[in-house]
Formats: sequence, C-alpha cells, structure tokens
Amino acid sequence: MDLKNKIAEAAEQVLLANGLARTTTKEIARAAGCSEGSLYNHFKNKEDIYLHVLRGQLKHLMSALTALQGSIGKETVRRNLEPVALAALEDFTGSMSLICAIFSEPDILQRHREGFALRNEGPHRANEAVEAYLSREKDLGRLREEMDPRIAADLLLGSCFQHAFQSNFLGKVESREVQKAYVDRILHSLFPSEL
Amino acid sequence: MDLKNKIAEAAEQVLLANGLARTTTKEIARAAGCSEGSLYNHFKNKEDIYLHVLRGQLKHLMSALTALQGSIGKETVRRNLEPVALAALEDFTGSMSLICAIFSEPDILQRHREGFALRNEGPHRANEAVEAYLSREKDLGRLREEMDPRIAADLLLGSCFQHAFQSNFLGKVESREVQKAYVDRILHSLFPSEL
Amino acid sequence: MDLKNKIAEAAEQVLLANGLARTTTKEIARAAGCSEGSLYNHFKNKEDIYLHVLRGQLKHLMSALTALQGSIGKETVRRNLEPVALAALEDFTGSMSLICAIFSEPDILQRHREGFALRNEGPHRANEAVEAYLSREKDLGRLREEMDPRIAADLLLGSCFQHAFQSNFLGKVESREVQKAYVDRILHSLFPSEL
Amino acid sequence: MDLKNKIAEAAEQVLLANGLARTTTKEIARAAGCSEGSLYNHFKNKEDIYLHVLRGQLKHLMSALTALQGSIGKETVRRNLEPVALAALEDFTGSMSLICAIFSEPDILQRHREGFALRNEGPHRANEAVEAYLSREKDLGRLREEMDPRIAADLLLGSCFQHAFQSNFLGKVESREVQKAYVDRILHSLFPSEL
DNA sequence: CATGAATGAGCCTTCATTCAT
DNA sequence: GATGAATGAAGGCTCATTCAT
Repeated sequence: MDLKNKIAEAAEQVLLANGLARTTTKEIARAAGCSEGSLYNHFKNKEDIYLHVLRGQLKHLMSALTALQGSIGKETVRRNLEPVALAALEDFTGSMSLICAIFSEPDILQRHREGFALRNEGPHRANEAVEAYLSREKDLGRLREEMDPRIAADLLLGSCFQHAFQSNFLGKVESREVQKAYVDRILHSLFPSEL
Repeated sequence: MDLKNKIAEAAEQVLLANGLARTTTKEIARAAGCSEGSLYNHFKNKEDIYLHVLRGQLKHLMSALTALQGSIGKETVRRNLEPVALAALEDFTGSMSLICAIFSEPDILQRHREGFALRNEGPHRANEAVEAYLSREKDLGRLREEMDPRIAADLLLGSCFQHAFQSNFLGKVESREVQKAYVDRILHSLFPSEL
Repeated sequence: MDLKNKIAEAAEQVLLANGLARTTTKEIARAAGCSEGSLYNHFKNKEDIYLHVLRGQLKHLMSALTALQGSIGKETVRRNLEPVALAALEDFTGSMSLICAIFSEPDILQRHREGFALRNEGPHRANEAVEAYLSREKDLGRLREEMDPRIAADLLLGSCFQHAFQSNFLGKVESREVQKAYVDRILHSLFPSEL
Repeated sequence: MDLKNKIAEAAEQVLLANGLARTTTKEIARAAGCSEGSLYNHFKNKEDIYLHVLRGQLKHLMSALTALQGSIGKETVRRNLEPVALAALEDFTGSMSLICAIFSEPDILQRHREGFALRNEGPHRANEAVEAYLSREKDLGRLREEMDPRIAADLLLGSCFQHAFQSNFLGKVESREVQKAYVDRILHSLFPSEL
C-alpha cells in the first residue's frame, strides 16, 4: 500500500479515537509510521487529510444504496430496505464522531460546502436515494398510495442517524444483533402491511 | 444580570458562531465584556463553560415535552405532538453545532458521561418522554394496538434530528413555515388515521 | 523598563548579530528574559518586532539633522555638516544589516511601503533634510550659486552610506577617528572653498 | 544551455523577485524546469547557488569599468565616467535586493569574506577602479590638483548606490532617461569645470 | 471579585537536504 | 546525471490557564 493510503488509514483511526480537535499531525504521522513532513507530500494540510477521510466514510451505506436500485420490484420492500438500514446504522455509528467534527470548525464546513454540492456529496444523498427507490416501488403499486416517499426515507434514515448519535453519546456499543433487531422494529413500523 | 450569566450567554453566541474549536477564552471574554481572568472566577475552565452552555440547549423542546405530559387524553395525539416536533426541529437546528462539538473532543464526552447519566441528561431523554406519552395514549386506546411507542418516538424525533443536521450541513436556513410544513408531513405519515 | 522595551532592545541585539533570517522568536525571548508567548502580548508578530526595531535606528542621524536646522547661517556650512555626516556614517554602519534585511523579504517591504510613506519615514528623509539646509544656506549666499543642493546632499550621504555598506561587507571596523577623517575628506571635497 | 546555467538563471529570477528569505529550492527547481534533486548535482547547497548568482551581478558596471581603463586621456573625464555611472546606477538598482540579502544571513557573509578578499571581489572593487582611473587622469593633468581621487570615486558611486537603494526601498521605478539625467547632475556637480 | 500580563506547552507547517531508483 | 518522495529539525504562533496586583 502506498504511503498516501497508509496516512489516510492512520488518520481515520486517530480521528475516530481522539476526535478532530485532539488529533495532531504528529500523532497521525506516528500512526502511519512516517515523518510529519511526509503528510505534506500527500495532503495540502491537516484539513485536507480530514476531508479525505471524511469522504471515505459511509462506504457500506453507499454500496447498499447502489444495490438497492437493483432490487426494485423484487422481494419485498421491507426486505430490500433492511440491508440499507443496517448499513446506515452501522456506518452512522462508526463515523458519527468524524461527521460531527465538522461542526466544531464551521469555517471548514463553509469552505467546502460548494465542493460538497458540486460533487453531490453529503449525508442527504442517502435520503434521496431511498426516496427514489420508494417512488419507483410506489409506481409499481407495491406501496400504499398515501405513502410519502421522501418522508418515509427521512423517518427510516433519521431514526437510524439519531440512534447512532445517541449510542455514541452514551458510549453504548451495540452488537450487530441488537442493531438488526432495532432496524427490524423500525421497518415493521414503517411497512407494517408486509408479512 | 450577573457576570456568570453574561459569560454564559456570550459563550453561547461565540460557540454557535465559531464552533468549539475556534472559540477562544479571549473571545468569550470580549463578548462578555470582561477580562479573561474573570471567566475563571465563575467557571472551572473552558470545558466547564462549554458544558454549562450545552446543558442550556433544547429549552423549547424541554418545555414542550413538559407540556406534552399535560395533554394526555386531550385533543388528538397528532395535534399534541406538533409543538413537540416543531420545538425539536427548531432546537436541534439551532443547537446542532454545539451538540455535535462534543464529538470533536471525545475525552470531554468520556469525562462527563456518568455525569450526564446521573442527571438523566442527554438527547435521548426527549425520545423517552415522547415514548412515555405515547404509551399512555395507547393505554387510553387512542392509538393503534400495533404501534410501538419507542419506535414511533424515535421515528418522529430522529427525522427531526437528521433534518436539522442536514440543514446545518448544507447551510440551509428554513423559515418557521417550512419547518412547520415538514413537521406536518412527518406527523401525518406517522399518525395517518387521525383527521 | 517595561517588557516591551526589553523585548525591543533584545531583538535589536539579536537582529544585528544574527541577521533577520537567523533571528528566531525563541532567541529574542531568551535575550529578553521572557517567554516566547510574551512577545505576542506586545507585538503582533515577528515582522512587527523587526519594524519596531527598524524604526528606532538612525537615532543619532535624526537628531543631528534636527540640530542642523538650527545652525543655518551660523559657523561654516562644512562645520555644520560635520556632525551630520559623522552621525550618518556611524548610524549607517551600525544599522546596515537591519536596514538591508528588508530586501530579503520584499513582501514585508511591500506591505509597509505606504506606511513608511504616510509617516514620511525612510532613509531618503535624511537626504531631503540636508538638501533643505543647503538651500537655505544658498539663499543666504553662503554657498556657490552653481551648487545643486539635492545633489550635494546625495553625494554627502550617499558616500557615507556606501562606505558603511562596504565596511559591513568587508567586516572592517573603523574607529571613530578613522570615520572622522573620512568624513572630513568628503566634506573638504564637497565644500573646498571654506577654510 | 546546460542545466547548471539554467538553474543559475532561474535562481537569479526567483531571488530578485522573492528575496533570499522567500526563495525556496522547490521554486528554483520549478523555475529551472528540473527537480529539486538536480540542484544538488550542480551546486553544493542553496547558499552555493546564492553566491553563484551574487557573483554574476553588476556585469554592466564591470564591463564599463574595463572600458574606462581604455579611455584614459581621451574625450573628457566627465564624458568617460558617464557610462560607468549609468551602469552603476542600473546595476545597483537591479541587484540591490540580492546584494543586501547577504546581510540577512551574516554567517554566510562571514563564511565567505576571505573568499571574497582572495578573489578581490566585492562592491568596493568598483570604487577602486574609478579611483585608479581618476589618478591617471590627474597625472595627465586633466583634473584639478586638489581633487582627491578616492573621495571623488566614492562620491560618484556612493550617490549612485544610495540612489539605487532608495529607489528599491520606495518601489520607485525610474526610466533610463531619468537615471541618465540624475547621473548627469552628479557628474556636473563633481566635474563642473568641463564644458 | 476583577484584571490582564506572563506563561510555556504544543501545534501546524515549511524547507533544505538526502538517497534509492 | 536526473529524479522526487521522505525526512526531521526548526520555526512562528496560539491559547488555556495562572497569579500578583
């Protein structure tokens, strides 16, 4: 693996463990097994490292969403959404401190908002993808006429997001089984008609 | 107003505007119109100021939740929850950067987790309050038998929480009307049976 | 003496000894007997310290020039100019490395040019002062009609300036007597008619 | 052109534009169109590059001085000195920042003083050359008996030197015509007897 | 209680130089 | 000779905290 990836992985570790504020370039370098100066051969500055790591988050969710588009009309909606919800809960939980960190430095956020917009990045993309999926399923008659796709998407992902937030806040580590059970309750509540 | 409150208000302003990382004691003192030294006559340290401000957040939501307990059995459930959801959306939106900031300093979080637990503080309290309310209404037969109070509470507040998060992330400022409309869509989706 | 002056004096020492490029804030602080952080309680940054010191240079020359205005019409022109030329030679010699340093950081120079202009500062002020003096003496008929006051001033101070430059370059330390002798040769060459 | 010269020219450009302190090896390499590593295949270190460039300065002045030796006894003294003075003014003006930079790093100066002395280099050489010329002209009876050749040389070159210094300091760019006019005033003042 | 100068640890970043390819 | 990634020492500067007044 090349040094740039090594640095990125080290940075992810350190950032998740210590938070953005307490992450020093010195420690990233140490974790990456290189000199501090080397960081700057591969990244513009510390902010650049953070953003690089940030963009690498939510990988499972993203791929679950991609898979979701391929399951339109197949199986049941609830069943299709399960891996998405589970991935969301997992990824949100694992990335929460990284994602939230941006609010401790509003200038970073400000500086990159248009960049995020241009690349169509950001946490809201997931909601849009679920909404799109639900719209298609509704078109196929597989969902109630009254269902509001956008709201359904927001309820699903919003509850996962806040659950992840609170788990992090409380320092509570949930096993995959517990997470799966929670997700099932959410999905049964949102899509009760299915068996 | 005594100096302690003046400092707290100044700190809230500065923290919300600049984020925790970019908030200096010098700037808090300037905003409060006092010397840096005075901060330490009223608070143990900067962390103490931050926590003091943090505990003062979500005021509207808290009072809406208190009011909610008094409306059990009255009006409609959806109607009763509206001010709660609206307050949640507003407060979450206005406090998001302050709330999230704690994840940029996990050691602060760690250090105060048991304190939060002792005082039964934290964002999850709201969910519990809504859950309690819904259970009572369900006992009164005003809600479907299949409804899962905890999940319903999480769906409601979770969607508001994530919506607030994303508004902050995107730098989008929503008018109260837009917020109200959003909340209504959420509530109609969760409690469709009511008229 | 207050700390600000202590820092300024220490900085002058260090700057003259080591040059701007090799002068560190750490060393200034050590020489001033204070912490590095204290430098920033009294100066905006290192550049600010340098400029402060720079403005304090050429003190003898400045006061000699002030005195010069008071000697119009008295004694002989050559005699009046002697302390000026001597002070110029001394001050230029002692401050040359500080003065020249600004050319190693053209951005500092650029940034402060208008400031210099506003305060009517800069090495050219001396030439103007001598020119003004000579004009007055010429008006009084104490100088040849053909004499060009500005050029005479430039010849006088220019030769002192370059002499100081070369002394510094060669690392040659001249005694006051040698300097005085040199100045006399200059003055006799420029104002030969006087006895 | 070989790479060594390419580097030297690039370095001259960059040094004049940015000053010694703000000139990095990276930028020299970029300007020379080669890698940073290549610099060290042709020069010992950055200091070596600087000194190489420094020695290449004042080219016009040097050749004017050479020509001067050939004009002894010809034309008029003033006329002979004009190209020398003009070249001095031009070269001093164009090289001032490079020449002065050495004072921002006294250790470089110190380290190379004896080298300069050995090679009979340095800015004082010009003064000696003019002095030598004037002595010869005086021997030929083409100058007043009272004229002090060394002082005359210092007055001439010193005023040009300081004028160049001040132009650089003030950021004033003088056209060749203005420079010529200035030089003429100097020369007429120093050698008024000629027509 | 209020002050604000002094502190000093520690941060991010730069940059000349090296060396394996 | 040419390269450029890796280095690591060092630099300027910030900032929470203390303490004498």
